[in-house]
Amino acid sequence: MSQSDTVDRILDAAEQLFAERGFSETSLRQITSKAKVNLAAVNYHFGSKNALIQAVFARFINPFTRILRDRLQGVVAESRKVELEELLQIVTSSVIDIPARNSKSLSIFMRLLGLAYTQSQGHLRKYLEQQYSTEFRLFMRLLKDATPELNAVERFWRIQFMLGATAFTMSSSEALGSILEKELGVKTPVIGIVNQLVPFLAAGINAPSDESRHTSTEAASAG
Amino acid sequence: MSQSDTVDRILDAAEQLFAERGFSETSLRQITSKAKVNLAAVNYHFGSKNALIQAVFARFINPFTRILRDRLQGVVAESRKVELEELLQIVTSSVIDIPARNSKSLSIFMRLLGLAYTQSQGHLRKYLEQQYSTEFRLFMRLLKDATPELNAVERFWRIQFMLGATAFTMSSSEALGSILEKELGVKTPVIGIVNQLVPFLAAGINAPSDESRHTSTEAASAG
DNA sequence: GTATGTTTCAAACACTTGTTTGGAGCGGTA
DNA sequence: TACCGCTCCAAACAAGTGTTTGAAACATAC
Repeated sequence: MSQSDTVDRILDAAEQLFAERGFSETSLRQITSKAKVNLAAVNYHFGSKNALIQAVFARFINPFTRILRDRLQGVVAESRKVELEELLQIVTSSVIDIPARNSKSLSIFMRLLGLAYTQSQGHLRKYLEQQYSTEFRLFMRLLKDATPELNAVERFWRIQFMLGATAFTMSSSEALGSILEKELGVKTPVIGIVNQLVPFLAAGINAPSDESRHTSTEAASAG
Repeated sequence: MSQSDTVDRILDAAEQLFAERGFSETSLRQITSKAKVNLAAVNYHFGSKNALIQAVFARFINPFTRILRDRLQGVVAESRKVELEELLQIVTSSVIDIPARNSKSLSIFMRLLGLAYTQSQGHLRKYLEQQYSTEFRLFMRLLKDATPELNAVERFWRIQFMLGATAFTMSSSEALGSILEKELGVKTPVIGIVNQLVPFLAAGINAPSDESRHTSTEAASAG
């Protein structure tokens, strides 16, 4: 118990500092002093800084992927066509339903996910890919079924655009939120951002491509 | 001339390394050794590493903003309504029309822009904001006119989604492009990515919001 | 009690970081 | 020739990095 106490304190401090400054900008001394543990504790319990980064991710990605996998397999079991918006809703609701450790959990999760993509960090990308390839492939399969009118190249790029909009927004959601609040006096909770994101992404992915606009004019709607 | 030779060599090496690994992950020793100049040259000519980062940006953002400002003011002078897609086309064409120093200029430009947003780097964000606030405001005004059906909050977030999709995709366009080539055997030049991006963004920004879907059913199309 | 395995801790390690220093080399001016 | 401003360069600087060490403290078992 005293071990897991130290371990958890390190993980708590690390995930918070990583979310604030990024990985390479956060030193082990900053982490251990925030966690009020000895410097050597990180290497003792985790082995290395990189392993700590991965452990921080594993702690909240594991619950997420469990939820996501269950729900995706759920709709697969129903063997009916899954619309794009429903698919996106499944992903976002899975994020939202992650058991929260505290009030900031959600935004920290989002921010770290964004950093994972942008700051990468080779070792982390590899770790995430091989760790969660099953869920990723399943999602991709459903996404392909939900967008039959896209050819493979278009779909590839639009997925990247989607990931980009999500990762980027979430990686700076806190900063952006405070800008918005200062500018317009409105506060948007993380869930609110997500709810704005889904229709944007759905419309973008279903957008008519340059060629299809010549052949069809009515397929512009998302529904 | 011998001065600007050293200065340019540093800028060339720096922008390339920054684009490859990011700012804090690139050391001055890596830069100066690639540029084949003395380590102290950076601090002598630029003052500090942060100043070097800003100089790298200034070198290609200045031409870009000149082009963009001219074209935006051009459509303003015509005093007609500017559609969203035209506005996006102006921005992307301005990027493409930046005088290129070499074949990689465009992707390096994109990648650095992406890093500027995601790795930020406070000092750089401040620098860019105060340096190019005029063009940014002008673009925002036109964007507002082009999307009268959006309320301020929606518009704010959709702009972030747009920036995110762009910055993220472009910041890893090279890596993504090689993945696509390996997977599907298709090569997408940077211009091709941009052309895919515009309809995606336009559709996303013009997407029906959650509330408008209750009150209206025909406004779903992007046109 | 002693022995055992685990966890903590201060200190040091080897290394990299951005920046500064003081002298050298250069071209031009008086 | 002497002086000047500019540029270069090897070397050092102070501070920070992740990691390792070896002894201390602790808990648990015998």
